[in-house]
Amino acid sequence: MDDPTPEPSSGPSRRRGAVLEEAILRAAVEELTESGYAGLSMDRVARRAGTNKNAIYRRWPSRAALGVAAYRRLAEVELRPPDTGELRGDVLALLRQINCDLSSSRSDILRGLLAGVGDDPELLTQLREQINQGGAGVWLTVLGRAVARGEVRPEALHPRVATVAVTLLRNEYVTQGITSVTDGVLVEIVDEVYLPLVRARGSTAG
Amino acid sequence: MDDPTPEPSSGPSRRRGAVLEEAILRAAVEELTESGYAGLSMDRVARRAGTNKNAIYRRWPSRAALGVAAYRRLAEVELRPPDTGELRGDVLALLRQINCDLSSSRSDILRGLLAGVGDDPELLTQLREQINQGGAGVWLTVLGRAVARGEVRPEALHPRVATVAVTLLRNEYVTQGITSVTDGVLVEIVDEVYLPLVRARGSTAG
DNA sequence: TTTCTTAAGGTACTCGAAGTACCCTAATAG
DNA sequence: CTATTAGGGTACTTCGAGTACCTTAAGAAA
Repeated sequence: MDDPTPEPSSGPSRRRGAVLEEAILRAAVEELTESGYAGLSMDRVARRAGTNKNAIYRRWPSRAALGVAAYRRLAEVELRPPDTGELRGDVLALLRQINCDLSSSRSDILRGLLAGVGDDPELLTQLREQINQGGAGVWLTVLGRAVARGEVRPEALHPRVATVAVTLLRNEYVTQGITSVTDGVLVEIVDEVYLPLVRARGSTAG
Repeated sequence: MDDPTPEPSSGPSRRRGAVLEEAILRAAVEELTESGYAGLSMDRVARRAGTNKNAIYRRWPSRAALGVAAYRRLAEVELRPPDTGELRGDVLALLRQINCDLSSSRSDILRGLLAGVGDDPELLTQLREQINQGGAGVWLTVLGRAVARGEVRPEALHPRVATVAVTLLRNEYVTQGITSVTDGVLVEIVDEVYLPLVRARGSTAG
């Protein structure tokens, strides 16, 4: 209750450098997942890490900076492009993977951070990178294979087109909240928007 | 500097009810536009309105509630569907209108609010309504006319399809920030995504 | 006009959290 | 073995949200 995880009977062993940094970051990640960014207090993180605020401020200049660092650690997810042999399967697989990822209350944390970061351009950039989830790369890969199979028109191999599906999914979280993003929504995004878009042939007339 | 706008020499005239409420809300809107949600302090709003915190708390239960109320006042924009006789013109006109609206630092305020609202479902709902900008209605109107002209396949008359353009625009603000949303981006959204999507014919094959 | 009720003004408070200062002490480099 | 570095402890300042309480004006009713 009072003793998070210090060395119990080793006397006054004192962590330094990378070890302590790790402990702080882990504590911050835990606080972030439990209480969100609003509940991320420097004192609590310090206590949880078995240290004090000084050690934190020696590494991160502000609460926002610590928050972003912790979030990046928290959101480290590798997005491997699936290969089901068919575009629809690939896209759905990717969307489900990302949706799973977004549902875990991480979107709340992200919302909090986006605001808390305020006008710090450095932190804002770091966060935007996280939001992009690996960028267009994965989508272009999947789409490229579909083009090779003749499933998709070649002009669809364009970052803005390729990422439309995940963009719509992200939008659901912003405008509707977590509750409404069921698997049915994913299917709808794929069947009503994404597939018609990338398959669209002809009618380039203005 | 010290005297926002009280009656100067009318003696102790004291505003009440709706008049005072208006004054507070106006002050809050001003603070919000000048300093964003982060800088919206109850004391400052009170001073600016020429009153004190009590009068505010008697009307709104929290800073977040006041912030949302002020934002709603700030974001009251009527979105009339244009009618240029051609879908591309209509869509671009709408996007430009909305973009104009979003650029004005309102997106920063909104970011702040979305976080500040925290877990209050009531306030969150109010904000989401604002984000939706009149919902799919305007888009369905514009698209409906295009369907009537034979420009667009009838199945595109679907909320999720109809609003794709504004969704992508919104996404730009989240992932890239204000700087990158030039008119070229709007054109790209329309020509690379929206028009191909709503025109797409055939290829409903699985 | 007088009185009563309601709501505004003024002020001072508590509480929590960010960020800072300072001194003491353990770890490690030389 | 000593000097330097960095962590530990703690107390502090500052700021803002939200609350309490009393005084006083506005407006309605008698």
